[in-house]
Amino acid sequence: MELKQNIKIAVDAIVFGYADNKLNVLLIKQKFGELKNQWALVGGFVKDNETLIDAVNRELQEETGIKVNYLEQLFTFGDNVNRDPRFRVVSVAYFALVNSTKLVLQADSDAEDAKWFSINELPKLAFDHKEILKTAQRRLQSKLSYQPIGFDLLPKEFLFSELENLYCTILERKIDRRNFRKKILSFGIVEETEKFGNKIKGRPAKLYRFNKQKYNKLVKDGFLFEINFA
Amino acid sequence: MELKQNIKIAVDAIVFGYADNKLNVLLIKQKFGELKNQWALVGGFVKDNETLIDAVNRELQEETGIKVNYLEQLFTFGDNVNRDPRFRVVSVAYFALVNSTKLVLQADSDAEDAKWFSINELPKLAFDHKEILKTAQRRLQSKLSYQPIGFDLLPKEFLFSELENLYCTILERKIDRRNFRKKILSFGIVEETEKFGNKIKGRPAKLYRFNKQKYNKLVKDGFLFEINFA
DNA sequence: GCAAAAGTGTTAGACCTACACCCATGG
DNA sequence: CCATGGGTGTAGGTCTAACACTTTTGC
Repeated sequence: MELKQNIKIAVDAIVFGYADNKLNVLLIKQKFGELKNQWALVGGFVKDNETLIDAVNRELQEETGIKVNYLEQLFTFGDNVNRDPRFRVVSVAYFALVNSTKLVLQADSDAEDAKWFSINELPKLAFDHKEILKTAQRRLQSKLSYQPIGFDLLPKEFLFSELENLYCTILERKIDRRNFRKKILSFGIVEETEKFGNKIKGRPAKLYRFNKQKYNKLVKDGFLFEINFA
Repeated sequence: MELKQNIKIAVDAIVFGYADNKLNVLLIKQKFGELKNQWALVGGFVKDNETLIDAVNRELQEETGIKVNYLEQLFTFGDNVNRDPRFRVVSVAYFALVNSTKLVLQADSDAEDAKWFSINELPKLAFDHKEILKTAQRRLQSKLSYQPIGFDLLPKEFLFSELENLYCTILERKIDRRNFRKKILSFGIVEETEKFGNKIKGRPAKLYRFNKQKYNKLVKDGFLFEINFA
């Protein structure tokens, strides 16, 4: 069976960050090609001897120097045959979360610039990256309700109000503060620390920590994380 | 940017069927290649001007002549660089459901033979197809609880006991008959017909029908299908 | 003492779970 | 009349949803 196939495989990463009550996405400005100066998702072509995951991590490293907290395969975009004007590309998109948008971004060799954009103030994007981003946002919204991935968007120690705001912001709706806290604490996977956050106004707030070990142990015994509010 | 990439893209389909209280998978026996006579998932290489979905449908047509009820992208397997002994292949796996395993299978040009196998009595599979199948089975199990995909495995009109058995079989646990029926009927998306199934023993059982239009309408208003039993 | 955000309980209703008997038919 | 599978209701407990005031701090 002779096989003449001329399709290229790329990976793209949708990197979400959370800061100042906003959900942000990491984009890079392209340095080369017809699409020079357009904003795009982090990504690039897969090397012959490289796994898909390795390719994503390499691109993240090369283009932004960032280290993500959570990474999972999102979807493979390959139904638009003319997606890339240069040649046919099938792109395996990955979904990533990092804690704190404040980390230093280093625009490295392949990207002219790397920057965080609020999900509500996106620039024009290259290729079909807008569609990919929408898919990622929906995945984030749905996963937030049944997996403890919100913690991957926060620093190790966080205020309860930050967690609460994160849920409100990403799910785009209001949540009852008391019920939310009760539910989260009832799981026993979020622990109070001795420390306090440095807020300027109002009563000082305790810092909390997500206990991942405990979560994993509970999961083995059939525990299901679930947050659903009216 | 010169690009020398030598990776091929394939699609594979995991086709589930349900008959005689058993969950079945459609496999084909390979006609050519080093893996001749091994059983494998339906699948093949993507053509240059063909979308991924079109490629899956074409392979399904060519290899089995089957028409599926439900088709969605499952996962892209590309982290095992030596997956296929011939050359590096990245495979986009699709997840498909058909109603009634009794439909006629025609082993066509590319496959020596196409056959249904019970998920519990699988032969040795080619490549990493066993792993793909496991992933598909987990997806089926989890989707069954929050999307009405069980109906895609049944004929248009079905007995309540068939639906019930389908859930028990796929989820591999017992379900309370009364609670199950109550829950399903409470959604208002399954309707009683005037007809009766032709059972041999016992009291005649009414046939029911899934009303997809109604389901879609309800979903727009925020309805969530969910079946969770202890 | 006032503004700002943190922290905290209760109650009514909805939903889930567990459970067993009668019904309609064919042989 | 008996064997077989179909069809049905209720009560107790659990979980959810709705709701507002007090506390601690900085200014």
